[in-house]
Amino acid sequence: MIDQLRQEIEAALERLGIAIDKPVQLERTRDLAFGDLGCNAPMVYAKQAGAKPMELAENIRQTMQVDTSIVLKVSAAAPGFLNFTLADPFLHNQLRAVMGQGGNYGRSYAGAGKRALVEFVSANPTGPLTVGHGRGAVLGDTVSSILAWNGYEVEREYYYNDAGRQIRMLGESVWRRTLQMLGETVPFPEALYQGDYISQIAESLPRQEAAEIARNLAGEANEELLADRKDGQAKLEYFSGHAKEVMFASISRTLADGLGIKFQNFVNEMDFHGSGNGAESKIGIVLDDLRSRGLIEDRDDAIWIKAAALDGEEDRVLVKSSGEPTYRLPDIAYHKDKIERKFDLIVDVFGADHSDTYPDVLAALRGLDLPIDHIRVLIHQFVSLIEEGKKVKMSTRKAAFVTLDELIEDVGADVVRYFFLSKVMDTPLKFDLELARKTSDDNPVYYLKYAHARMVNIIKRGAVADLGPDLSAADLSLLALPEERTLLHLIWWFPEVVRRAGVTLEPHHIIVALEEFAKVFHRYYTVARVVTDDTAMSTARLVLTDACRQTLANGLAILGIEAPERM
RNA sequence: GCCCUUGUAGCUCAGCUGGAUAGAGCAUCCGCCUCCUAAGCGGAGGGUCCCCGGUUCGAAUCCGGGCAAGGGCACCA
Repeated sequence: MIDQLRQEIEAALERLGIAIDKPVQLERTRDLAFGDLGCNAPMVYAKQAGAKPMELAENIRQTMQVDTSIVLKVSAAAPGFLNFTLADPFLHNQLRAVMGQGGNYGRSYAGAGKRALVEFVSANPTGPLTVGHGRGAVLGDTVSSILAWNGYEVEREYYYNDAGRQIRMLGESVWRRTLQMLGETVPFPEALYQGDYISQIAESLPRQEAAEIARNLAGEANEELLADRKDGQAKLEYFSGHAKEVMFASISRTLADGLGIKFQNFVNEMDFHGSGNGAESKIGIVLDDLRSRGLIEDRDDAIWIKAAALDGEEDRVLVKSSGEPTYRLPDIAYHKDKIERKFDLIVDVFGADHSDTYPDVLAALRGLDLPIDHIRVLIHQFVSLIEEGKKVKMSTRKAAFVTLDELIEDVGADVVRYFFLSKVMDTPLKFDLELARKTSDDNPVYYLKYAHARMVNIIKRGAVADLGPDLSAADLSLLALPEERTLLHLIWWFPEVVRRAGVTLEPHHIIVALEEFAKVFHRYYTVARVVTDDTAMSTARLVLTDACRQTLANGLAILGIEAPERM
């Protein structure tokens, strides 16, 4: 409908002899008193038209052919807006749409027939998920959900590093703890993972077997790390393999049980290394391809990518002099693989610590002549926990961090999701623990939840009086209060909120919209009584209330936040 | 030193890609339950949109230059 109106404005401009060089914008007005939609085209095109904005607005108004069943009124307003007031019967039809579509109201088809891949979390299985990972997890999941609501077929994907030094270090940590548990006195260097979870993994190993294998290696347990030796990989395999599995299961549990996040795909970095060390591996293919394009340089026994030639960045090492690839090479191979899987949209959700690495990967892909225009990289800033007005200190190495599990346990999944989603991802998030813990009106997530519970309660009250949101019996023209008009407007606008979020991939817009929605409803509640002796009025208002409930519930569903029946 | 992100009310943040009188929540102050849940509502005070230039009908928004904060600049991931 908005598109139709836009086209009609453009048609009117053309009839006035004006060439359209930038798309006409239609936005919600600042104030509903102006109308439901405003357009700044008269100001944008005034110069071209050789007229004052207000004159052009008036000319467009007279030239336009509007469908009066949709648009009741078109008006020109200073300094040069063209405002549109929607016809009540059209808005009433939106109520019918909500009631008819139910849990699907708000879906758009912008992405129909298209496939999207969203990669997020992708934390390595070397420790429990932290609060910082949580932000990426909730963002990625909700972006996926937004895309699904826009018609995309979405795959959520988790990529993790299950090779390399970090995993060997994990294995070495478990091995040394195992020896310590057996009563051996062995050093535990600072560089290793210090957390209690390492001991727990050690304890979860089959006792006899682990003891035997650990003791066989006991002679190697000095200050020099086995993980850094050529034979380290093979010797630590028993411990690192087990630890990796335990950690990965734990991470999956946190995401699925804690936050309700389910992935379709788990991709291992190992898959790109291949079994052999020859060119048949995926990273080997990438390396050969880059080399044949002259993008590779051998220097100091290492293999470098000439990033400087690609995007002006510094050259980077792809394969260390030890023969081991850096993370960049498998990353390039992984992204190449994603592209080859033919998605229409590829989204990467990364923490700020990756903000400097993805340009290299994209540059390499471009160097390989792969299409990258459909890749969207979403970078989110870090999370700091605030308690008693101060930052909670976190250090990963010393394991002095708050895990995501602990946070969810502390404040609940809905609060975690809400807090992570309510701010733009570009800004560092201060997570106020005391505020999050409150189950009172101070906590903004309850504002939304309470609005939903309140709507449900009203409908229940109606049922007691034998009244319901009966669309066929309702005379919707009775909905004449300003608050009712605003609610109709917001219900009508909701699909547009979803559609726009699908373009910007910014979940917080949905929260902002729902908060406005809840606010208007709460106010409505205080100015008007829904269930009264007036059967006709009650029925009309119950329809409105139920449509509000459905719209709010759908918004919360996108965010993955529960819409409670009562509180 | 270089790159990325950010700077809006006392605090935490929106501001719909350049428009209408810059908005919420919290905090402070004043009000509202004989009536569908007061986890709610109304009102008041509170602003150099970091600073200086530029672009134009018009800038919190775009550009340049400063200042400040966070993150990143490994043969770590």
